[in-house]
Amino acid sequence: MQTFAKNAPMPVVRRLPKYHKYLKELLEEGVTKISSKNLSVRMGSTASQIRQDLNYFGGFGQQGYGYNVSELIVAIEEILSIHEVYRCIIIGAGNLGKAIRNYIMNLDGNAKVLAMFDVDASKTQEKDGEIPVYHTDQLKEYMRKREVDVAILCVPKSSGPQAAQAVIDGGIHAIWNFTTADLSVPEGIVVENVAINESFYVLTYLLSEKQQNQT
Amino acid sequence: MQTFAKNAPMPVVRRLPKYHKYLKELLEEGVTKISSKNLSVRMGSTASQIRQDLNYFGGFGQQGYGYNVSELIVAIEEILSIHEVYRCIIIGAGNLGKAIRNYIMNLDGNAKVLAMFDVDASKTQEKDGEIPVYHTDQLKEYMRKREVDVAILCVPKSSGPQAAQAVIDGGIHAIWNFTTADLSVPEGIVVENVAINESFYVLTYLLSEKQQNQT
DNA sequence: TAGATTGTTAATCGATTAACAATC
DNA sequence: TAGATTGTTAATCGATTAACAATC
Repeated sequence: MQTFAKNAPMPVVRRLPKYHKYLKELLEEGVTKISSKNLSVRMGSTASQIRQDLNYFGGFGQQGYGYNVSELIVAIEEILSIHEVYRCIIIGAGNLGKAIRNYIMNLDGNAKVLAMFDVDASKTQEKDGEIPVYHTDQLKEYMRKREVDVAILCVPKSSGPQAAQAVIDGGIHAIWNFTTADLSVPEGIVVENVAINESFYVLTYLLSEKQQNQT
Repeated sequence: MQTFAKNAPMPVVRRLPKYHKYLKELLEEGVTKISSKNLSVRMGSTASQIRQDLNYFGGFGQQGYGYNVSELIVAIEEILSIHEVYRCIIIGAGNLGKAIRNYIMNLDGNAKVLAMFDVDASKTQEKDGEIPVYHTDQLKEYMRKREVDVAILCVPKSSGPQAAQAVIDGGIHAIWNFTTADLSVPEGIVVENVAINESFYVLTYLLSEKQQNQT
């Protein structure tokens, strides 16, 4: 079984999904091979970085030829583990929770939302699409019965840490955190933060910087 | 008028909101002063980095004492331009659009959602909270009449570039992009991407890496 | 074979950390 | 004053870019 070079730098890992995306576009356009140079032009990066990045994981190209688009897609999907199906639950069935649920259901199917949980009992009434919404009280029991890989936190800021603790107690493997809370989790649990608020402040910073430059 | 050091490195800028957040927490706890050392312990960073970061923008501390919490908060809010009110429109009134609308309305009021737009005429019927939802056809006219700072793109992938073009034509200053599309915009327009899909692939990568390490 | 382009090593650049003189 | 802690310069570390031999 193939083992990937462990501990590739995170900046490299975070670029892989972008490579994947551009390669899929190329595939749709019917392009079968691409050189690091041409890909770099399309992506606005450097050929050197692309080659360097890919070689953390293996030699996927061929000298004098370039990269076979569909093969490289498969390779990246394997690295990112896109082919596996991850069982998810969403904590918080408000607009954000629903948005993420829809989003995931449109993802190529490598994530499956098993259930949603909410403290608001009224939300548990509506059978939301196909996905059942349970009261948070039932979370513990639910996680005892079913294997869950990823908990997606879509609760308000104040409930963040408490929701995290609940899924950790339930034996979760990974948390996709959409709250503004900084979660402290035990060793071995994967946390990926989507810090929407921070993103907005960066935007306002850039806006004000731009306005200053114009004056 | 004070001018900030231009072109602070983006890694530094992206850390500022986190400083802000932790300082606000300290303020709530009644802490009035903090040293870079103590703050670094709380945040899991280094004292050196904190001092280095802040000094891109000015000397906000005092030797032998540390930083005055509330003064530093004000300083960071000024740097990030958090005190200003930004007029936003949301393109796409689905769950994600609504989630972002709610989110912004809970933000300390430095952003104001003026209106939402959607191609689905049925969505324009519901008067959503206080925020009106218009048909996308009316966007051009709307932007002629009102000054808008930020367009928030919450449309499906395929409509991304087209929605971006519409707000660019309308004279937008900044785009907060929640679509997976890579937008190419003219010089001078600020774009901040929230790449949710990339974030999920990073999570699955980390999960699979973890599983391999356990074997 | 000649041309193209990779994989990989070496050079550069930028960001983080360490150290310490300045000073409250 | 003595102790603490900043602001800032210097040292280190890591990531990106450049270069080129290997090879398809």
